[in-house]
Amino acid sequence: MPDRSLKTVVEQLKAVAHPLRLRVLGLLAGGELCVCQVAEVLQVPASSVSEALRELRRAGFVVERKEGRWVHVSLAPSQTPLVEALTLAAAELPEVAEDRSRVPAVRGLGVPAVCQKQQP
Amino acid sequence: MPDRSLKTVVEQLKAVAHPLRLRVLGLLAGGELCVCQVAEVLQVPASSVSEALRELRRAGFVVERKEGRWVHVSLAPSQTPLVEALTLAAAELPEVAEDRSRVPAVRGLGVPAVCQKQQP
DNA sequence: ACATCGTTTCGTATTTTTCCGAAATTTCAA
DNA sequence: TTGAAATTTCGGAAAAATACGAAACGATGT
Repeated sequence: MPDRSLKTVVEQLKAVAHPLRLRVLGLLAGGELCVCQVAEVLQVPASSVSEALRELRRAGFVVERKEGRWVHVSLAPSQTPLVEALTLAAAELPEVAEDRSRVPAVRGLGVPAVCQKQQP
Repeated sequence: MPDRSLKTVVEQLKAVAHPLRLRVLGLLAGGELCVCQVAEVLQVPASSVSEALRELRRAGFVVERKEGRWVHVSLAPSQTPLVEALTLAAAELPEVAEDRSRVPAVRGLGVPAVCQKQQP
């Protein structure tokens, strides 16, 4: 049973009341991605993405799946209506559509290729 | 046309990612109240309520209606789906149900009586 | 074992938020 | 016009959030 107390809901809202974290959430609505892919698509330092994901995970929006040295993140399944609404709103942001348009290219390259071009 | 850009949505989420502001929002889902009634029901200093309402107004959640020296606040009509979902989630908080149970008594007294017992 | 790559944690300077009493403001009423 | 009541604004100290490079960590391949 998901917690819906004031404290919990405020934590969820705080997690998402942040430009980068909201963009990450919207991006993941398009499907699972590896952390390095998120950093590449968003053009943001990996440590910032990692911290954003930590908060989203704490609040229960996303889950991770480790595979070797990669960490794949995706939306946590079956959420409360509020979380669903937040995720949907994030996915519909114009800025996220913009971000999302860069995903196919990044996916096409494959994870290793993407991550190796991180630091030029 | 309501703005749905990243910046705006983040402002809306920040406005509501706060215990007192979320409680106020949920309380107003039960109908219009005067500022002094909100302060009385929530047992919180009037200046805190005023500041909470300022943020909620900035973000477009509530509107005010001045009547003499009283200010009545209520939910802004016809919102974006996200705002609707946030308001609904606030209204369904257990803590807000608790708050709401104190409304009839306060309403019964009438605005002047309520506000005059603010500072004993 | 070593170097490397993806990721997380840490350090931390900077900014933002929070909270509430005091003071200011506005409105009504005597 | 004076006083009182409802609300807002102000002050400012304390707590929290932000951002990102540097360092640490863990897994892989040679």
